Amino acid sequence: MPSDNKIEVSSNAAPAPKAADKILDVARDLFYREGIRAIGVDEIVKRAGVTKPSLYRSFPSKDELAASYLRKYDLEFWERFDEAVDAHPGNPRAQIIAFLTRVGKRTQKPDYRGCGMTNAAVEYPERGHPARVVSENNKIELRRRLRAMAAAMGAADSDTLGDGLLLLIEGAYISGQLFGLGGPAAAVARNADLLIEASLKK
Amino acid sequence: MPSDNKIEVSSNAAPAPKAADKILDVARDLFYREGIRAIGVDEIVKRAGVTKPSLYRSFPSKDELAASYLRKYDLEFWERFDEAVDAHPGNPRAQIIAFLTRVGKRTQKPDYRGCGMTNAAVEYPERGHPARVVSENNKIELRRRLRAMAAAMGAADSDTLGDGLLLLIEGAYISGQLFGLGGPAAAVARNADLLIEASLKK
DNA sequence: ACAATGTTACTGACCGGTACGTATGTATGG
DNA sequence: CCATACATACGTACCGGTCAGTAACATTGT
Repeated sequence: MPSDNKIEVSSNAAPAPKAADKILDVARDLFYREGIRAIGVDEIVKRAGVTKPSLYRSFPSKDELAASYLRKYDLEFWERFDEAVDAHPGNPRAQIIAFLTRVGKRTQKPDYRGCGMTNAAVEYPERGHPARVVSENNKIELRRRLRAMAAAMGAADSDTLGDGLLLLIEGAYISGQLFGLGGPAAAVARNADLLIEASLKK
Repeated sequence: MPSDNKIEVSSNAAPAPKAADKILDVARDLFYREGIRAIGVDEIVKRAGVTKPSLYRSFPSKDELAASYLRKYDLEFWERFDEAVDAHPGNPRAQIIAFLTRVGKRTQKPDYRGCGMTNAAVEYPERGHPARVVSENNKIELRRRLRAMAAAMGAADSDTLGDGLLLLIEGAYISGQLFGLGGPAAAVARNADLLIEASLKK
Protein backbone atom coordinates (compact mmCIF):
# COMPACT_ATOMS: atom_id res chain seq x y z
CA MET A 1 0.00 0.00 0.00
CA PRO A 2 2.71 2.47 0.55
CA SER A 3 3.71 3.41 -2.94
CA ASP A 4 0.58 2.62 -4.93
CA ASN A 5 -1.19 5.96 -4.77
CA LYS A 6 1.98 7.79 -5.46
CA ILE A 7 2.47 5.93 -8.70
CA GLU A 8 -1.13 6.40 -9.63
CA VAL A 9 -1.12 10.11 -8.99
CA SER A 10 2.07 10.71 -10.83
CA SER A 11 0.84 8.70 -13.81
CA ASN A 12 -2.54 10.22 -14.54
CA ALA A 13 -1.88 13.79 -13.51
CA ALA A 14 -0.13 16.12 -15.92
CA PRO A 15 3.44 14.91 -15.68
CA ALA A 16 5.04 18.23 -14.80
CA PRO A 17 4.97 20.31 -17.98
CA LYS A 18 8.44 20.26 -19.43
CA ALA A 19 10.15 23.51 -20.29
CA ALA A 20 10.06 22.75 -23.99
CA ASP A 21 6.30 22.30 -23.88
CA LYS A 22 5.70 25.54 -22.04
CA ILE A 23 7.96 27.34 -24.49
CA LEU A 24 6.15 25.89 -27.48
CA ASP A 25 2.77 26.76 -26.02
CA VAL A 26 3.71 30.36 -25.36
CA ALA A 27 5.44 30.67 -28.71
CA ARG A 28 2.37 29.36 -30.44
CA ASP A 29 0.18 31.93 -28.76
CA LEU A 30 2.47 34.91 -29.30
CA PHE A 31 3.60 33.99 -32.80
CA TYR A 32 0.05 33.53 -33.96
CA ARG A 33 -1.35 36.69 -32.38
CA GLU A 34 1.47 39.13 -33.01
CA GLY A 35 3.56 37.56 -35.73
CA ILE A 36 6.88 35.75 -35.59
CA ARG A 37 9.15 38.67 -36.41
CA ALA A 38 7.34 40.85 -33.90
CA ILE A 39 8.12 38.55 -30.96
CA GLY A 40 11.57 38.21 -29.47
CA VAL A 41 12.88 35.15 -27.69
CA ASP A 42 13.22 37.13 -24.47
CA GLU A 43 9.50 37.73 -24.36
CA ILE A 44 8.78 34.08 -24.99
CA VAL A 45 10.98 32.79 -22.18
CA LYS A 46 9.67 35.50 -19.84
CA ARG A 47 6.04 34.54 -20.40
CA ALA A 48 6.86 30.83 -20.28
CA GLY A 49 8.55 31.29 -16.93
CA VAL A 50 11.75 29.71 -18.17
CA THR A 51 15.16 31.00 -19.14
CA LYS A 52 16.83 31.54 -22.44
CA PRO A 53 19.31 28.66 -22.20
CA SER A 54 16.34 26.33 -21.68
CA LEU A 55 14.90 27.49 -24.97
CA TYR A 56 18.12 26.90 -26.81
CA ARG A 57 18.54 23.48 -25.25
CA SER A 58 15.26 22.38 -26.83
CA PHE A 59 15.32 24.41 -30.05
CA PRO A 60 18.45 25.12 -32.07
CA SER A 61 17.29 28.60 -33.13
CA LYS A 62 14.35 30.94 -33.19
CA ASP A 63 13.68 29.98 -36.78
CA GLU A 64 13.44 26.33 -35.78
CA LEU A 65 11.18 27.22 -32.89
CA ALA A 66 8.94 28.97 -35.39
CA ALA A 67 9.02 25.89 -37.59
CA SER A 68 8.06 23.74 -34.59
CA TYR A 69 5.16 26.05 -33.87
CA LEU A 70 4.00 25.65 -37.46
CA ARG A 71 4.34 21.88 -37.41
CA LYS A 72 2.05 21.84 -34.41
CA TYR A 73 -0.30 24.22 -36.21
CA ASP A 74 -0.21 21.93 -39.23
CA LEU A 75 -1.27 18.95 -37.13
CA GLU A 76 -4.18 20.83 -35.64
CA PHE A 77 -5.20 22.09 -39.05
CA TRP A 78 -5.55 18.61 -40.45
CA GLU A 79 -7.48 17.56 -37.37
CA ARG A 80 -10.05 20.25 -38.09
CA PHE A 81 -10.07 19.41 -41.77
CA ASP A 82 -10.53 15.70 -41.23
CA GLU A 83 -13.25 16.38 -38.71
CA ALA A 84 -15.30 17.99 -41.46
CA VAL A 85 -14.40 15.18 -43.84
CA ASP A 86 -15.34 12.44 -41.40
CA ALA A 87 -18.67 14.12 -40.70
CA HIS A 88 -19.83 13.51 -44.28
CA PRO A 89 -18.40 10.21 -45.51
CA GLY A 90 -18.42 9.82 -49.25
CA ASN A 91 -19.80 13.31 -49.82
CA PRO A 92 -16.91 15.61 -50.73
CA ARG A 93 -19.18 18.54 -51.46
CA ALA A 94 -20.70 18.41 -47.98
CA GLN A 95 -17.21 17.95 -46.52
CA ILE A 96 -15.97 21.14 -48.14
CA ILE A 97 -19.02 23.13 -47.14
CA ALA A 98 -18.79 21.87 -43.57
CA PHE A 99 -15.15 22.85 -43.37
CA LEU A 100 -15.76 26.26 -44.89
CA THR A 101 -18.72 26.94 -42.68
CA ARG A 102 -16.48 26.47 -39.68
CA VAL A 103 -13.74 28.60 -41.22
CA GLY A 104 -16.26 31.34 -41.92
CA LYS A 105 -17.40 31.25 -38.31
CA ARG A 106 -13.88 31.38 -36.95
CA THR A 107 -13.04 34.42 -39.08
CA GLN A 108 -15.79 36.34 -37.30
CA LYS A 109 -14.29 35.91 -33.86
CA PRO A 110 -12.89 39.20 -32.58
CA ASP A 111 -9.27 38.10 -32.17
CA TYR A 112 -9.08 36.10 -35.37
CA ARG A 113 -5.66 36.40 -36.96
CA GLY A 114 -5.91 34.25 -40.07
CA CYS A 115 -3.90 31.15 -40.83
CA GLY A 116 -0.63 30.91 -38.95
CA MET A 117 1.03 29.25 -41.89
CA THR A 118 -0.17 31.73 -44.46
CA ASN A 119 0.99 34.55 -42.21
CA ALA A 120 4.39 32.94 -41.71
CA ALA A 121 4.87 32.64 -45.47
CA VAL A 122 4.14 36.34 -45.80
CA GLU A 123 6.60 37.16 -43.05
CA TYR A 124 9.33 34.98 -44.52
CA PRO A 125 9.44 35.25 -48.32
CA GLU A 126 12.93 33.79 -48.45
CA ARG A 127 12.92 30.39 -50.10
CA GLY A 128 14.07 27.60 -47.84
CA HIS A 129 13.39 29.35 -44.57
CA PRO A 130 12.45 26.65 -42.02
CA ALA A 131 9.13 28.27 -41.19
CA ARG A 132 8.25 28.83 -44.82
CA VAL A 133 8.99 25.25 -45.77
CA VAL A 134 6.41 23.96 -43.30
CA SER A 135 3.83 26.39 -44.64
CA GLU A 136 4.50 25.56 -48.26
CA ASN A 137 4.19 21.84 -47.68
CA ASN A 138 0.91 22.33 -45.88
CA LYS A 139 -0.50 24.38 -48.74
CA ILE A 140 0.71 21.95 -51.38
CA GLU A 141 -1.00 19.10 -49.59
CA LEU A 142 -4.16 21.14 -49.12
CA ARG A 143 -4.25 21.91 -52.81
CA ARG A 144 -3.79 18.25 -53.64
CA ARG A 145 -6.67 17.23 -51.42
CA LEU A 146 -8.99 19.96 -52.67
CA ARG A 147 -8.34 18.99 -56.26
CA ALA A 148 -8.96 15.35 -55.41
CA MET A 149 -12.23 16.25 -53.73
CA ALA A 150 -13.25 18.35 -56.70
CA ALA A 151 -12.60 15.36 -58.93
CA ALA A 152 -14.62 13.14 -56.63
CA MET A 153 -17.52 15.56 -56.98
CA GLY A 154 -17.40 15.05 -60.70
CA ALA A 155 -16.44 18.58 -61.61
CA ALA A 156 -15.99 19.30 -65.29
CA ASP A 157 -12.58 20.87 -64.64
CA SER A 158 -11.66 19.52 -61.23
CA ASP A 159 -8.26 21.17 -61.02
CA THR A 160 -9.78 24.57 -61.64
CA LEU A 161 -12.47 23.99 -59.04
CA GLY A 162 -9.96 22.71 -56.50
CA ASP A 163 -7.81 25.76 -57.07
CA GLY A 164 -10.84 28.03 -56.85
CA LEU A 165 -11.72 26.56 -53.49
CA LEU A 166 -8.18 27.12 -52.30
CA LEU A 167 -8.37 30.74 -53.42
CA LEU A 168 -11.59 31.22 -51.48
CA ILE A 169 -10.04 29.65 -48.39
CA GLU A 170 -6.92 31.79 -48.48
CA GLY A 171 -9.07 34.81 -49.19
CA ALA A 172 -11.12 34.02 -46.11
CA TYR A 173 -8.02 33.73 -43.93
CA ILE A 174 -6.75 37.11 -45.05
CA SER A 175 -10.08 38.93 -45.17
CA GLY A 176 -10.93 37.59 -41.76
CA GLN A 177 -8.03 39.38 -40.14
CA LEU A 178 -8.35 42.44 -42.37
CA PHE A 179 -12.04 43.18 -41.92
CA GLY A 180 -12.90 41.44 -38.69
CA LEU A 181 -16.56 41.12 -37.85
CA GLY A 182 -18.94 41.61 -40.76
CA GLY A 183 -16.22 41.10 -43.32
CA PRO A 184 -16.40 39.18 -46.58
CA ALA A 185 -14.97 36.02 -45.04
CA ALA A 186 -18.38 35.29 -43.57
CA ALA A 187 -19.60 34.56 -47.10
CA VAL A 188 -16.94 31.99 -47.94
CA ALA A 189 -19.13 28.89 -47.62
CA ARG A 190 -21.94 30.41 -49.67
CA ASN A 191 -19.56 31.40 -52.44
CA ALA A 192 -17.90 28.01 -52.40
CA ASP A 193 -21.29 26.40 -52.81
CA LEU A 194 -22.08 28.63 -55.78
CA LEU A 195 -18.73 27.89 -57.33
CA ILE A 196 -19.18 24.15 -56.90
CA GLU A 197 -22.66 24.34 -58.36
CA ALA A 198 -21.36 26.18 -61.40
CA SER A 199 -18.50 23.71 -61.83
CA LEU A 200 -20.61 20.57 -61.71
CA LYS A 201 -22.94 21.27 -64.57
CA LYS A 202 -21.61 20.21 -67.88
CA MET B 1 13.08 83.32 -77.78
CA PRO B 2 16.15 83.89 -75.67
CA SER B 3 15.12 82.72 -72.25
CA ASP B 4 12.16 80.58 -73.17
CA ASN B 5 13.90 77.28 -73.66
CA LYS B 6 15.74 77.59 -70.41
CA ILE B 7 12.54 77.97 -68.50
CA GLU B 8 10.94 75.20 -70.46
CA VAL B 9 13.77 72.76 -69.89
CA SER B 10 14.01 73.39 -66.22
CA SER B 11 10.28 72.92 -65.82
CA ASN B 12 9.66 69.65 -67.59
CA ALA B 13 12.92 67.81 -66.98
CA ALA B 14 13.36 65.75 -63.85
CA PRO B 15 14.26 68.40 -61.29
CA ALA B 16 17.17 66.61 -59.60
CA PRO B 17 15.77 63.63 -57.68
CA LYS B 18 15.36 64.73 -54.10
CA ALA B 19 16.52 62.61 -51.21
CA ALA B 20 12.95 61.92 -50.14
CA ASP B 21 12.09 60.54 -53.56
CA LYS B 22 15.08 58.23 -53.67
CA ILE B 23 14.28 57.03 -50.17
CA LEU B 24 10.69 56.31 -51.04
CA ASP B 25 11.67 54.48 -54.21
CA VAL B 26 14.14 52.26 -52.41
CA ALA B 27 11.77 51.70 -49.51
CA ARG B 28 9.04 50.67 -51.91
CA ASP B 29 11.28 48.11 -53.54
CA LEU B 30 12.71 46.65 -50.35
CA PHE B 31 9.49 46.72 -48.32
CA TYR B 32 7.59 44.97 -51.06
CA ARG B 33 10.17 42.31 -51.77
CA GLU B 34 11.39 41.50 -48.28
CA GLY B 35 8.71 42.83 -45.98
CA ILE B 36 8.60 45.94 -43.83
CA ARG B 37 9.75 44.41 -40.57
CA ALA B 38 12.60 42.64 -42.34
CA ILE B 39 14.14 45.86 -43.61
CA GLY B 40 15.92 48.33 -41.34
CA VAL B 41 16.23 52.02 -42.03
CA ASP B 42 20.00 51.65 -42.28
CA GLU B 43 19.66 49.44 -45.31
CA ILE B 44 17.22 51.83 -46.93
CA VAL B 45 19.44 54.88 -46.58
CA LYS B 46 22.46 52.87 -47.64
CA ARG B 47 20.85 51.71 -50.88
CA ALA B 48 19.35 55.13 -51.51
CA GLY B 49 22.78 56.70 -51.17
CA VAL B 50 21.62 59.09 -48.48
CA THR B 51 22.01 59.32 -44.73
CA LYS B 52 19.69 58.56 -41.89
CA PRO B 53 18.95 62.13 -40.85
CA SER B 54 17.80 62.78 -44.40
CA LEU B 55 15.24 60.05 -43.99
CA TYR B 56 13.98 61.44 -40.73
CA ARG B 57 13.72 64.94 -42.16
CA SER B 58 11.27 63.71 -44.77
CA PHE B 59 9.49 61.02 -42.75
CA PRO B 60 8.71 61.28 -39.05
CA SER B 61 9.28 57.56 -38.41
CA LYS B 62 9.82 54.23 -40.07
CA ASP B 63 6.15 53.45 -39.57
CA GLU B 64 5.20 56.62 -41.43
CA LEU B 65 7.65 55.79 -44.18
CA ALA B 66 5.92 52.44 -44.50
CA ALA B 67 2.57 54.23 -44.64
CA SER B 68 3.90 56.52 -47.38
CA TYR B 69 5.05 53.50 -49.34
CA LEU B 70 1.58 52.02 -49.05
CA ARG B 71 -0.14 55.24 -50.08
CA LYS B 72 1.93 55.18 -53.23
CA TYR B 73 1.08 51.53 -53.69
CA ASP B 74 -2.59 52.38 -53.21
CA LEU B 75 -2.46 54.97 -55.98
CA GLU B 76 -0.85 52.57 -58.40
CA PHE B 77 -3.35 49.90 -57.48
CA TRP B 78 -6.31 52.05 -58.43
CA GLU B 79 -4.59 53.01 -61.64
CA ARG B 80 -4.41 49.35 -62.62
CA PHE B 81 -7.94 48.75 -61.46
CA ASP B 82 -9.38 51.71 -63.36
CA GLU B 83 -7.46 50.70 -66.42
CA ALA B 84 -9.43 47.47 -66.53
CA VAL B 85 -12.63 49.35 -65.79
CA ASP B 86 -12.07 51.94 -68.51
CA ALA B 87 -11.31 49.22 -71.04
CA HIS B 88 -14.89 47.92 -70.82
CA PRO B 89 -17.26 50.84 -70.25
CA GLY B 90 -20.63 49.85 -68.92
CA ASN B 91 -19.69 46.18 -68.68
CA PRO B 92 -18.78 45.40 -65.06
CA ARG B 93 -18.42 41.72 -65.68
CA ALA B 94 -15.84 42.28 -68.40
CA GLN B 95 -14.13 44.84 -66.17
CA ILE B 96 -13.72 42.31 -63.38
CA ILE B 97 -12.50 39.59 -65.68
CA ALA B 98 -10.03 41.94 -67.35
CA PHE B 99 -8.65 42.98 -63.97
CA LEU B 100 -8.42 39.42 -62.70
CA THR B 101 -6.80 38.19 -65.88
CA ARG B 102 -4.03 40.68 -65.31
CA VAL B 103 -3.76 39.79 -61.64
CA GLY B 104 -3.53 36.13 -62.58
CA LYS B 105 -0.74 36.89 -65.00
CA ARG B 106 1.20 38.94 -62.49
CA THR B 107 1.02 36.18 -59.90
CA GLN B 108 2.93 33.91 -62.27
CA LYS B 109 5.93 36.18 -62.49
CA PRO B 110 8.92 34.66 -60.68
CA ASP B 111 9.44 37.42 -58.12
CA TYR B 112 5.79 38.03 -57.38
CA ARG B 113 5.27 38.88 -53.74
CA GLY B 114 1.54 39.42 -53.47
CA CYS B 115 -0.23 42.64 -52.54
CA GLY B 116 1.90 45.06 -50.58
CA MET B 117 -1.08 46.18 -48.58
CA THR B 118 -2.29 42.71 -47.72
CA ASN B 119 1.21 41.78 -46.65
CA ALA B 120 1.54 44.89 -44.51
CA ALA B 121 -1.71 44.08 -42.72
CA VAL B 122 -0.35 40.63 -41.94
CA GLU B 123 2.87 42.11 -40.64
CA TYR B 124 1.11 44.69 -38.48
CA PRO B 125 -1.95 43.22 -36.80
CA GLU B 126 -2.10 46.05 -34.28
CA ARG B 127 -5.14 48.20 -34.83
CA GLY B 128 -4.33 51.80 -35.69
CA HIS B 129 -0.85 51.18 -36.96
CA PRO B 130 -0.16 53.77 -39.71
CA ALA B 131 0.66 51.12 -42.30
CA ARG B 132 -2.32 48.99 -41.42
CA VAL B 133 -4.73 51.92 -41.64
CA VAL B 134 -3.75 52.56 -45.26
CA SER B 135 -4.24 48.89 -46.10
CA GLU B 136 -7.59 48.64 -44.38
CA ASN B 137 -8.95 51.68 -46.16
CA ASN B 138 -7.85 50.31 -49.49
CA LYS B 139 -9.56 47.00 -48.86
CA ILE B 140 -12.74 48.63 -47.62
CA GLU B 141 -12.94 50.71 -50.77
CA LEU B 142 -12.19 47.69 -52.94
CA ARG B 143 -14.97 45.77 -51.27
CA ARG B 144 -17.36 48.66 -51.82
CA ARG B 145 -16.56 48.85 -55.50
CA LEU B 146 -16.76 45.08 -56.05
CA ARG B 147 -20.15 44.96 -54.40
CA ALA B 148 -21.32 47.87 -56.53
CA MET B 149 -20.10 46.15 -59.67
CA ALA B 150 -21.81 42.93 -58.64
CA ALA B 151 -25.03 44.89 -58.22
CA ALA B 152 -24.56 46.49 -61.64
CA MET B 153 -24.25 43.00 -63.11
CA GLY B 154 -27.66 42.19 -61.74
CA ALA B 155 -26.52 39.51 -59.30
CA ALA B 156 -29.21 37.88 -57.24
CA ASP B 157 -27.24 38.50 -54.05
CA SER B 158 -24.80 41.21 -55.09
CA ASP B 159 -23.14 41.60 -51.69
CA THR B 160 -22.32 37.93 -51.59
CA LEU B 161 -20.94 37.97 -55.10
CA GLY B 162 -18.88 41.10 -54.42
CA ASP B 163 -17.46 39.48 -51.31
CA GLY B 164 -16.79 36.27 -53.19
CA LEU B 165 -14.79 38.17 -55.78
CA LEU B 166 -12.80 39.85 -53.03
CA LEU B 167 -12.04 36.47 -51.50
CA LEU B 168 -10.79 35.19 -54.85
CA ILE B 169 -8.61 38.26 -55.30
CA GLU B 170 -7.04 38.02 -51.87
CA GLY B 171 -6.60 34.31 -52.38
CA ALA B 172 -4.77 35.01 -55.62
CA TYR B 173 -2.45 37.49 -53.92
CA ILE B 174 -1.51 34.99 -51.25
CA SER B 175 -1.38 31.89 -53.40
CA GLY B 176 0.70 33.73 -55.94
CA GLN B 177 3.52 34.24 -53.49
CA LEU B 178 3.06 30.86 -51.83
CA PHE B 179 3.06 28.63 -54.90
CA GLY B 180 4.79 30.73 -57.51
CA LEU B 181 4.62 29.50 -61.06
CA GLY B 182 1.91 26.97 -61.78
CA GLY B 183 0.03 27.80 -58.61
CA PRO B 184 -3.72 28.13 -58.15
CA ALA B 185 -3.66 31.91 -58.62
CA ALA B 186 -3.44 31.36 -62.36
CA ALA B 187 -7.04 30.14 -62.27
CA VAL B 188 -8.47 33.20 -60.54
CA ALA B 189 -10.15 34.73 -63.60
CA ARG B 190 -11.71 31.45 -64.66
CA ASN B 191 -13.11 30.85 -61.21
CA ALA B 192 -14.40 34.40 -60.98
CA ASP B 193 -16.21 33.90 -64.24
CA LEU B 194 -17.80 30.70 -62.98
CA LEU B 195 -18.81 32.39 -59.76
CA ILE B 196 -20.35 35.31 -61.61
CA GLU B 197 -22.20 32.98 -63.93
CA ALA B 198 -23.62 31.09 -60.98
CA SER B 199 -24.61 34.30 -59.22
CA LEU B 200 -26.49 35.82 -62.14
CA LYS B 201 -29.04 33.11 -62.76
CA LYS B 202 -32.08 33.42 -60.61
C1' DA C 1 24.81 9.75 -10.41
C1' DC C 2 22.52 11.86 -13.60
C1' DA C 3 19.71 14.63 -16.39
C1' DA C 4 17.04 18.67 -16.73
C1' DT C 5 16.57 23.19 -15.45
C1' DG C 6 17.83 27.70 -13.51
C1' DT C 7 21.25 31.77 -12.78
C1' DT C 8 24.06 35.32 -14.25
C1' DA C 9 26.47 37.63 -17.31
C1' DC C 10 27.96 38.39 -21.59
C1' DT C 11 28.64 38.98 -26.90
C1' DG C 12 28.48 41.49 -31.36
C1' DA C 13 25.24 43.09 -34.37
C1' DC C 14 21.50 45.70 -35.31
C1' DC C 15 17.32 48.46 -34.09
C1' DG C 16 14.92 53.17 -34.66
C1' DG C 17 16.06 57.74 -33.73
C1' DT C 18 18.79 62.18 -32.81
C1' DA C 19 22.25 66.03 -31.50
C1' DC C 20 25.09 68.76 -33.86
C1' DG C 21 28.21 70.48 -37.25
C1' DT C 22 28.81 71.48 -42.42
C1' DA C 23 28.17 72.63 -47.34
C1' DT C 24 25.65 75.22 -50.84
C1' DG C 25 22.57 78.25 -53.17
C1' DT C 26 20.36 82.58 -53.07
C1' DA C 27 18.58 86.99 -51.91
C1' DT C 28 19.57 91.22 -50.00
C1' DG C 29 22.23 95.41 -48.27
C1' DG C 30 26.15 98.33 -48.77
C1' DC D 1 30.25 93.95 -57.30
C1' DC D 2 30.63 91.89 -53.45
C1' DA D 3 29.86 90.54 -48.56
C1' DT D 4 26.81 89.08 -45.43
C1' DA D 5 22.77 86.49 -43.82
C1' DC D 6 19.69 82.96 -44.00
C1' DA D 7 17.30 78.77 -45.31
C1' DT D 8 17.71 74.37 -47.22
C1' DA D 9 19.96 70.04 -47.62
C1' DC D 10 23.19 66.89 -46.13
C1' DG D 11 26.88 64.25 -43.29
C1' DT D 12 29.44 62.42 -38.93
C1' DA D 13 28.95 60.41 -34.95
C1' DC D 14 26.47 58.86 -31.49
C1' DC D 15 22.39 57.35 -28.26
C1' DG D 16 20.02 53.71 -25.37
C1' DG D 17 17.73 49.62 -26.24
C1' DT D 18 16.90 45.17 -28.16
C1' DC D 19 18.11 41.37 -31.17
C1' DA D 20 19.46 36.20 -31.29
C1' DG D 21 22.57 33.36 -29.16
C1' DT D 22 26.19 31.47 -25.62
C1' DA D 23 29.59 30.33 -21.74
C1' DA D 24 30.17 28.78 -17.13
C1' DC D 25 28.25 27.36 -13.16
C1' DA D 26 24.64 26.34 -9.52
C1' DT D 27 20.42 23.87 -8.23
C1' DT D 28 16.99 20.58 -8.32
C1' DG D 29 14.42 16.06 -8.43
C1' DT D 30 14.60 11.05 -9.01
